[in-house]
Amino acid sequence: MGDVARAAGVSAATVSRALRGEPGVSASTRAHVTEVARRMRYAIARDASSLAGGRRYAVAVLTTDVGQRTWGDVLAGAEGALRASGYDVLLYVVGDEAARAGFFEELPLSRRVDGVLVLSVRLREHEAALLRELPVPVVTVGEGAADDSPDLPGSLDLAVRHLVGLGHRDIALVLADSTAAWSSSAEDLDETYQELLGSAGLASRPEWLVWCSPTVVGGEEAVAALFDGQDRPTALIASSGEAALGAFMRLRRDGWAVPEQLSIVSLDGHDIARAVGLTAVEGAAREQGERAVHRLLARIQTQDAAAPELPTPAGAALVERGSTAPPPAV
Amino acid sequence: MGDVARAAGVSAATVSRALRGEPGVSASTRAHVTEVARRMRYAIARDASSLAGGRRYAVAVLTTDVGQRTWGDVLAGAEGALRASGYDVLLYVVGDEAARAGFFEELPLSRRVDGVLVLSVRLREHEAALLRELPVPVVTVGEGAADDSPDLPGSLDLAVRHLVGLGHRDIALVLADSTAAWSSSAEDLDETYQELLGSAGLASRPEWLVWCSPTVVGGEEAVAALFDGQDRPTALIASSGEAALGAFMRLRRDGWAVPEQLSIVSLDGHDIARAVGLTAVEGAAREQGERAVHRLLARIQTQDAAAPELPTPAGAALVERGSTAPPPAV
DNA sequence: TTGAAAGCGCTAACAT
DNA sequence: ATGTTAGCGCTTTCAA
Repeated sequence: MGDVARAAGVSAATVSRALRGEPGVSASTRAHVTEVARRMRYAIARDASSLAGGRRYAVAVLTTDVGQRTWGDVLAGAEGALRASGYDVLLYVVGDEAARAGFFEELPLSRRVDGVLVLSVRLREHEAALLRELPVPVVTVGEGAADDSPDLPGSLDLAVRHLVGLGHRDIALVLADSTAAWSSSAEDLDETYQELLGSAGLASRPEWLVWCSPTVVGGEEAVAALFDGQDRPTALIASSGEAALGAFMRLRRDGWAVPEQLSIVSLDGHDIARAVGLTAVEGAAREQGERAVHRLLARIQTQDAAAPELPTPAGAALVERGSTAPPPAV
Repeated sequence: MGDVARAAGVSAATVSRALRGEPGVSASTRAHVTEVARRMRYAIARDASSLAGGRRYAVAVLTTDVGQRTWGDVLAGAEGALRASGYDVLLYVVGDEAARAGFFEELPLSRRVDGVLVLSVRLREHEAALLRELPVPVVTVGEGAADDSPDLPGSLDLAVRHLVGLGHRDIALVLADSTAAWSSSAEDLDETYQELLGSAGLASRPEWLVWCSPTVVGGEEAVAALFDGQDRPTALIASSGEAALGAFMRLRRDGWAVPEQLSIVSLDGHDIARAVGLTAVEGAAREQGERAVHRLLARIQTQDAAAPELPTPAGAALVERGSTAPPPAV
C-alpha cells in the first residue's frame, strides 16, 4: 500500500480511503489512486484490513449437505449474493455427527466471520443456544429452523392450494430432513402443516406427516410407511426432489397408478422432477439463499438489530406435470 | 492473548507457541496454558495470526456446481480434510459465465489463501494460465483438468473391465461436464478413452464419446444423439449419476431393453443409481476430495514443490446391479 | 480534503 | 525453555 501511495503521490491513509470508497476523498484523487492501484495490480490485504478495521468481510455458511440440489442451489444463491457484497464465504460442512460435534465444540467462527448463515441444518436446542451466544448475527434457512422458515411454508402453500383445487382432501406430507437426528422442534412443523391444511378447510392427520432423509431411499421408505396403513392419502407432497423421486418410483413399483390413484407434488423443482414428470414448485432455491444473505447483511450492517421481516419468496411457482390429477372417485 | 498470558503467568510468546503446538515449550507449561485458554474461552485471532505469521490457513475451493451429488461429495471430502488440518475453506462458485468472468478478472485469492483447489471446473487456457501465476499452489480435480485427472480414469477402467468381462466390445462413453463451455483440452479425454479401450483390445469410435451436462436432461440428450445413428454401442458408461439416470430413462422410454439390448454403468454411485438399479462405480468421490487436499497441503508445506504423485483411488469399486448384462447375441 | 501517528493481536528473531 | 522486541499491512483518530 505504501508503494501505491508513493506512486500516486499521496499518503497511505488516502489510498485506503480511496480504495474502500470512504468519503473524504476528492473525486479526482480517488480516480487517480484507483487507476494507479489497478496498474500495480494492488489489492488490499484482507488480514491486515480486518485486523485494523475490526470487520472481517466474511461470513460462515453452515450446512449439512452439499450435493443435494435444493440446498446446493440455496448455497449457490447465498454465495453469489455474498460475493457481490464483497464478503468471503467460509464453508462448514457438518454432515456427520463427528464433524458436527467438533464444530459446535470449537465454534471456530468467533473471530473469523461477521455473520453466520445456517442452511439445511436442523439445529438442536443447545446448538441453537451456542450460536445465539456468538457476537455476530445468525440467520437460519430451512426446515425446522428455530429462527424462521419463511420459504418452505410458501412452497407448501402453493402445493396445497394446487391439490385442493384438484379436489384432494387427504394430503400427506413427506418432509425431508438434512440430518438424521433432530430436536423436539419437529413439533413446530407439525403445526405448520396442520395450520396449512386447516386453513384450507381440511383435517390433518399426524400420521400423514412423515420425516425422511432427503434421498431417493428416504422417499421410498417414507411412502412405504405411509401406504402401509389402512387410511391412505390421495395426494403426497414431498419437500425434496430426491425423496419425491423415491416416492414416485416406489409407488409405481408397488403397483400404484400415479396420478390416477395418487398425486405427487415435489417442492423441489429440478432436473429430476422435470425428467420424471413430477409436478413441482420451482424456482425458489437460489432466491432463498440470496434473501437470507440480505437479511444477514442487514443485521451485520445495523449491528445486529432485529432482522427486518421480508416478504415470502418471489419467483416460486407451481409447474404442473404429469404427477397430479383429481383424486380417484370414492 | 495478553490476558491468557497473564493468567497463566507466562509471556504472550509462550502462549502463542503452546497453543499452536510449536516446539520449544515444556509439556507442563503447554498443558497449563492450554487449560487456561480453554477456561477463558480464548481462541487465537486468525487475522492477526495471519498478518504476523504470513500463513493464512485458508484455501480457496473453486467449483461450478454445488448441488450435484458427485461434486458435492468431493467438496465435502475436501472440506473435511481441510478442516481437520486446521484450514478454512473459502468457497467460490463460478457456475455461470458472469460469476466466472468476474472471478478470473478479480482473482480475489491473491492474498487471502495458501492454496487453491479447483473442482469440476473445466479450465480454459487463459484461466489455467491466470491460476498458474498465483503465488500459491493450485490443485485441480476433475474431468479434463489440464493438471491431472487421476480418478476418472480409474473408475473408467473399472467400468470398462466389467463390460469387457461381460463380452462387450462396443462401448460408448458419456462424459458429463460441469460447465457448458470448455477449452480444447477436451481432446485429452478423447485420448484417455481411446487408450483405455485400446488397452482392452477394443476399437474406439470418436462418435461414441459424448459430452453432456451433468444432469438428467444432459443424459437424455446424450443418448438421443448416440442412438440416432446406425452403429449403436451395446454398452454405455456415464460419468454422472444424473446423466446415467437420464440415459436410462430415455432409453426405456424409447423402447430399449436395459440391460438386454444395452448395458449401462454409472461412474457415480449414489442414491439415484442405487434406487434405479444401475450398476455403478462407487465410493470414490469423498476420497477424491480428501486426496486432492493432501496433495495440496503437501505442496503448501513444501513451498510449492512439485506435487508428489499419489496412487489412484482407493476404495472405489464396481457394484453390479440390474443395468449390465452380456451384449445381445449378434 | 489530506497526512501523521498510533495501534489492531499476533508471530518470529533474538536474547536470556 | 522462556521472555523481549519488532514489526506484519492496514484503519483510524487527530491535526493541519
